[in-house]
Amino acid sequence: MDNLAAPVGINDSSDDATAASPSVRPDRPVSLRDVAKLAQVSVATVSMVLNDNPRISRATHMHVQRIIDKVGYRPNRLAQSLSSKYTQVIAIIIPALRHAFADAYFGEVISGVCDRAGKLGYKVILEQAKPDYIKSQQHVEIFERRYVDGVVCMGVNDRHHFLSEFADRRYPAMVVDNYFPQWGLDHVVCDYRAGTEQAMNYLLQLGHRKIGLIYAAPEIRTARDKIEVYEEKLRANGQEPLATLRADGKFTEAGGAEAAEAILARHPDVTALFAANDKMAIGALHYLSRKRIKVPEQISIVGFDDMQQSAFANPSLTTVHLPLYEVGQLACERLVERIRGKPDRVAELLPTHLVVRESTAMAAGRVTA
Amino acid sequence: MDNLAAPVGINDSSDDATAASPSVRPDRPVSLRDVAKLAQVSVATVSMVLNDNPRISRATHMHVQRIIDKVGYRPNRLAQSLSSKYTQVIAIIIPALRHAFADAYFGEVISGVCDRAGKLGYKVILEQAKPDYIKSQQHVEIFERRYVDGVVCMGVNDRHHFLSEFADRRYPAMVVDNYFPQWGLDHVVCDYRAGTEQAMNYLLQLGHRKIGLIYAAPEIRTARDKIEVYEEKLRANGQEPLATLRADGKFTEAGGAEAAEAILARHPDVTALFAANDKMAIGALHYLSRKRIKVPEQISIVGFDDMQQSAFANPSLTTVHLPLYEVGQLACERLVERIRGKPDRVAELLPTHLVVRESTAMAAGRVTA
DNA sequence: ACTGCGAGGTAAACTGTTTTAACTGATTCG
DNA sequence: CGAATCAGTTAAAACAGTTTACCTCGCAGT
Repeated sequence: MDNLAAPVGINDSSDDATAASPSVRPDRPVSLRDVAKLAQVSVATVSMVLNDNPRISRATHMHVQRIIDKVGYRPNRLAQSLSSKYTQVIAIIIPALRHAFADAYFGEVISGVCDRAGKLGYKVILEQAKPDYIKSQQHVEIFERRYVDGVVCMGVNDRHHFLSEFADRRYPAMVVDNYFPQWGLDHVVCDYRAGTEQAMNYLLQLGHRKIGLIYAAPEIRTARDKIEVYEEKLRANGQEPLATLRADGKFTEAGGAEAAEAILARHPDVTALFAANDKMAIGALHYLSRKRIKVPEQISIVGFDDMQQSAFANPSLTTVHLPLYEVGQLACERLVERIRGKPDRVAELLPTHLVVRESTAMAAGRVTA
Repeated sequence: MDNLAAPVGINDSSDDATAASPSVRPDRPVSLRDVAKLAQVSVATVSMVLNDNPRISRATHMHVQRIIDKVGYRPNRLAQSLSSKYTQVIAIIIPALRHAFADAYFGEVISGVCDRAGKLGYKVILEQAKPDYIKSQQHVEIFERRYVDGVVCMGVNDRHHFLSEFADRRYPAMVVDNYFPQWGLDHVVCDYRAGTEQAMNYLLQLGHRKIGLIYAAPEIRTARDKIEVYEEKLRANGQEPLATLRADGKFTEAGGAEAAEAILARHPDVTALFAANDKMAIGALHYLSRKRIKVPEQISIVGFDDMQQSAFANPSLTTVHLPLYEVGQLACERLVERIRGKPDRVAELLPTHLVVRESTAMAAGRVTA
């Protein structure tokens, strides 16, 4: 057997009678120094072998590598990061919504980020940006204290003023599904304008003219985009986008139900409702079904996001599909590029598409224009 | 050589004259050594101030603290961890289900873990245990390379053999919502047996006897618990738990729909369906509604988990509430205790309760027993 | 005056890497 | 034949903290 297997004879002096008893020594993990000693080379050589430095000869490389494999050496990443200045970790910053991760929307994006990060050799830490997290400047602290090399910011809105601190590009940051013209932050977003157009065009095509809007979170730039395009589309079809035709659904099922109720109370003659996300659409669906209003026969509903469960709503939901997983992947990829020195600004726009299901039909008592 | 923006140049004139080193350093962040120099004490002293070591006098402590605040010093965590042996990071390991984080179930638990971890001063990294992640022993590597001090394992089943490597308790690990008698791993779980009893008792009380079961993932111990209790309850009420009365719904909406179809095809006379999670229950609901079978008039449905959207299903779903957020919190807390040296085995059981909504009613053509 | 002691502080060793400048031989060139 | 080049390796200096063993007072006890 290999009596070399006692890798960490911490002092050479220690080789008493027991030649190779791997479990006798104080169980300190094997270090670069131990490997160097065993391989009879310097620590610098071992380090270079590890990093595939071409200055090391083929022969030495193989010799050292064999020892490394034999003793199962694993470089201590803390030490590596300490001297290399790179932590190989990125953070995902999520706002402090109660139970944030339970949201399928964030889940998709996170999945994308994690998958890509793993492939690029990065670990991902999760940060919830509660008010006192921001107040204590944690989002900067994770950089200063070398927790991370970069951050992906999700679910942020105009009131999240802390983002301005990333405007100077001193710390790599990537915003997902929102953008900030005033600070010029790097971002990766779905094409919400195009998505809204797809939904509205479809409804208009079906003959709907009186279309209610269940919006939410106008403090999010991309959410405002939806509202704006909705208005543009109505106007282009000779309809005034009345304020009474819309209500805030707060991105929740309950909010969506209330918004539907409010809109219908003011305009019993709407033939379609467009919700800015699927959760609200499902809430609206729920409300209508209680009121025995038939969807889509009496009212059509279109959602936004294409969550998994939307296909199983009752009736299944027509909605705009968002490539959230891909957004996550791309955000991560671009972030890592920036960390590695690429200076370009990032402003990616990913395409959406309409998914037609059962919640939409021709406008009642009308023919297609 | 740029003498602009020397790290400590931020401070006011007074110190500059005295101790501010003439050494014009580049824009390196301020280190313990810089603080020591400015405060005219040794680095050891500053370190001890940082760690509230009682050997430091009140006066010195305050003096040093002032300098620290003034220059905005932030200890480098990599260096701290390197010498202290603790990384203050834990990992959440999630199986490789496609788009895992998009699942509200995991989301809830993750939320709980993150919140508690933050309070305890720990960061959380996210790891997806894909097959090659396990094959390359990444789950051990994150310990050996000092990425983390401990792990929380979620969504694991009997086939996840890698868990056996945590059986020796060399590395702190906590299993969530599953348990492994063979390896005696620490775990925090919901009381699935009691939860199932609550659901079954309720159905039986409503007069149901022919109850179909939409189960899933029998390779998960806690999922088998549900099946077992279902059988026990039927038997206790004089019913043979026929194999044809149940079908695997794979924890998905689509699977739930198919399972409902299969059970009804074999037993058109079932009066209730019990689904092992809400997603499958919603899938079943969807199937029944397509078939124009009225819920709860003709068939009652009970779910499990109490996901947010279950309240907005159509009809809203009677289900067993699981304290997933609390499970996450507790798992994190116990894990940190173990990291900090508490040797006790952990085996926590958290209570569930039934949430009655609209998807259940008295069994058709029967009176309560 | 002399020892003993403890409080408060410091120098130096230590954590485990990367990196740089310097050092060998051996080969090639003038 | 001596100098220049070069490939391969090494010692030592970072990196930024923690920890330990030792030092230096001031003061109480004898």
